[in-house]
Amino acid sequence: MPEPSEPPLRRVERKERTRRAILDAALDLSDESTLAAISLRQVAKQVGIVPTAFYRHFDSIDALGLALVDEAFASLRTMIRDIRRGDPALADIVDRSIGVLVDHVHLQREHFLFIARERAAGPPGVREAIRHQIELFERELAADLARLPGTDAWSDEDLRVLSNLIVTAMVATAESILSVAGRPDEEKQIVEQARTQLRMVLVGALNWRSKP
Amino acid sequence: MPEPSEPPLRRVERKERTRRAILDAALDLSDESTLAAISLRQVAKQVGIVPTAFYRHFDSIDALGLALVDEAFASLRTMIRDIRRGDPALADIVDRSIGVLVDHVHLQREHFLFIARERAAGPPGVREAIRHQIELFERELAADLARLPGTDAWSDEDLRVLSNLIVTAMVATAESILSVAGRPDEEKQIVEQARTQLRMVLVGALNWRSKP
DNA sequence: GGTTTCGGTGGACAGTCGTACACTGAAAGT
DNA sequence: ACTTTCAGTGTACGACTGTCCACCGAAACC
Repeated sequence: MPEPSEPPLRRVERKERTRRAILDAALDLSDESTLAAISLRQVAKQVGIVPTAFYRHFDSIDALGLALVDEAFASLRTMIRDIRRGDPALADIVDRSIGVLVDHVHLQREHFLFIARERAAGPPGVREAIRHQIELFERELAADLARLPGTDAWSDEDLRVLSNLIVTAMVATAESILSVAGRPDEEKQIVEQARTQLRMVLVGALNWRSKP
Repeated sequence: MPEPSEPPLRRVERKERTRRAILDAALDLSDESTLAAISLRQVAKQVGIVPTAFYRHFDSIDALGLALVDEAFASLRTMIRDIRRGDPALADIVDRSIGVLVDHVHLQREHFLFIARERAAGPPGVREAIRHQIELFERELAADLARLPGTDAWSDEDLRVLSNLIVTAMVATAESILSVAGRPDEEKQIVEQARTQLRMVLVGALNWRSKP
């Protein structure tokens, strides 16, 4: 049986392969503790390269962190694309959105963990990048909400405020799910709470009237 | 002029004084980066003691972290005591609660920063301690809400879910305020958003009916 | 007043840290 | 075929890490 892909790896491919290994190693190591607490040498050892070889790929651990932020949010974007797909006015929009969130938390567990940690404790540049990305999510959500029936009388400001509240609640839900990893009954409870919260917020929204 | 308090400091007092200095130094050092990323020697240097003297007060940096959690939440408890004081059914309950929160974030800035960071990125024991304390807050808030008019028909479960949502939003508000330190106009905007969010949630609550 | 307690000292240790430097060898470019 | 590029190597450095140990001196105790 012939190997399907054994052409002897071009140089750029080898480099990309090592770069991936570094990203994975950093993600793995920062799983316990923080990016700010892991050393270049630990990463290099885990990858199987000599410490100085690290610099062929990143200027510093901080730069590595920014690359991980990009990667993590790229996968998050596929998530909201999944949520957007389908009838936006569907009645079960709450259940479906939270379902997608839960699925992605499991599928991209390490990315969510990384963002949750570094959002609060990462290097300043990393924190700022994450904050910016979350703000983008809020803006997109506000635009989506504006297309929903019943929000005609809402001010832009109130749409943003509501989006911020929803995103905050969803981030907290993701963090809770991660913190009970491996205890499915507790997770079920958290998911059910998230559904109820989202419904409460939407009930509040439907009865809300923006100030003029 | 006679010095008011210069009796030559008893031993226990000296020890307590050093202990405080260690806690303050740790709080100060973890301001940039994390508890997990600071070293025993850094703390000792900042306090002005020799590294090994640290062990006279704490077994490890983690133990220090737990002490800081206790301290930070002790000051938070004075905050909710302030909020509770006064007519619980007052119409401006939202404005007053958020006002107290904002005041305390400024007064206890370092404690809030510490909790925000270590909640997500601290040593496991520290994370667990913080999570537990926040859960206690949720329980207390649920009890307070139960005494409010209009919640008679609410199930205990829904009260807890609502409390969780409110606490989550308030934690996020505190974090936002901390992240814009020194820019009063942005802070004003965040505070105004928090007020609106809390009102939205309460509108949702007043129109909510628990399932039987 | 003699003894005990104990917060703090100072030196030494085996590791780990980031980074500088000169290098190798194979792929890429010509 | 000859040269250049460059991911990865190996050594070496001074600085910093947690912790062990014997020691001090003044407050606390009896």
